[in-house]
Amino acid sequence: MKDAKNVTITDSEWMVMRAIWTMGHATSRELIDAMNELEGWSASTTKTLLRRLIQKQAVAQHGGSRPFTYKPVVGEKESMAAAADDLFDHMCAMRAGSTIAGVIQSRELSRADIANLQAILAEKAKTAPEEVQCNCLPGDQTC
Amino acid sequence: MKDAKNVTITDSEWMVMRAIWTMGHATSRELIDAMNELEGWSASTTKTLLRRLIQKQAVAQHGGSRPFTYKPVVGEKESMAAAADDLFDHMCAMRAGSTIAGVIQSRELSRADIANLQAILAEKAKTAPEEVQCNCLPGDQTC
DNA sequence: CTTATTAGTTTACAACTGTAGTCACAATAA
DNA sequence: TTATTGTGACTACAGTTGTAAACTAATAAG
Repeated sequence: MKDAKNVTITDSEWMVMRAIWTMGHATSRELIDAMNELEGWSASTTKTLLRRLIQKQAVAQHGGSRPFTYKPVVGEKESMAAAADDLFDHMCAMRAGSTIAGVIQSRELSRADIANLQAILAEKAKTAPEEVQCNCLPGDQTC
Repeated sequence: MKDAKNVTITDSEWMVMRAIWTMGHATSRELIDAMNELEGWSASTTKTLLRRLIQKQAVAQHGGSRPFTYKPVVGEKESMAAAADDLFDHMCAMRAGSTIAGVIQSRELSRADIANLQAILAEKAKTAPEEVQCNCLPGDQTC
């Protein structure tokens, strides 16, 4: 999974990011407790993940003195968009439509979300091509 | 990334699956050539990936004699749906809507795809909740 | 000040991934 | 029947990921 800066964020790291994003900012203690409750991780595990996230510059350490505060460097929305794009990049372009359909069906969406999607689709319909080409192999073919 | 049988398919393996799905069935030679052209991989690499996919039962070996034929065991559509669901499971439920919106905007969709999505959304609108709850941390909060 | 506690840093280590070389055996050509 | 070659099996190996123990430095408590 890629984040907003196109760095790979692993699954476990993603869990930590979620917590940090939701809390806005947190001390390591808060994160350790949250991760322990959410995933049952030991303190060390959360510390390691936090260190790796700092290395990847997905999280930054703030405050000069000891109980440091950790804040996200990459945004949640952008990171999710990047991860989703990364996923769809690995799929056949022809299948994107039905995959999105599946996602929409299996997720809960608010009225506002739905209205928003409808607006986007209406706009997109104006310039939509009749067919989308398969891009799995070199040369044209239908997958 | 998870496949239709909820087995983890790695990025490289996914490339091979795409080729197999598109070809429908293929000999190792055909796959080796395709992968070499697509990704520049050596024959060994493709063989290894193929072996791992067989182990994971995502691909099966057919035909009793030597140039075997390889066929997908898991379907493309289902695997893509599983991978997409897997991704969205790692994200805050509140953000699914805007993430889907981003995907729709960045992908090419055919007229038929769009019509299909519109139909699904219209149906879903009937029972949509006003708000979707954040599910990032234990206890309610807004992320 | 000394001690206890908490927070941060180093080290560990097995499993999984990406990438590929080598070996062995079956099919084919000579 | 033997030599050749295409294909499948086994081995390799460094880097990444998940998970965590141990060690060290900074505070807080007494």
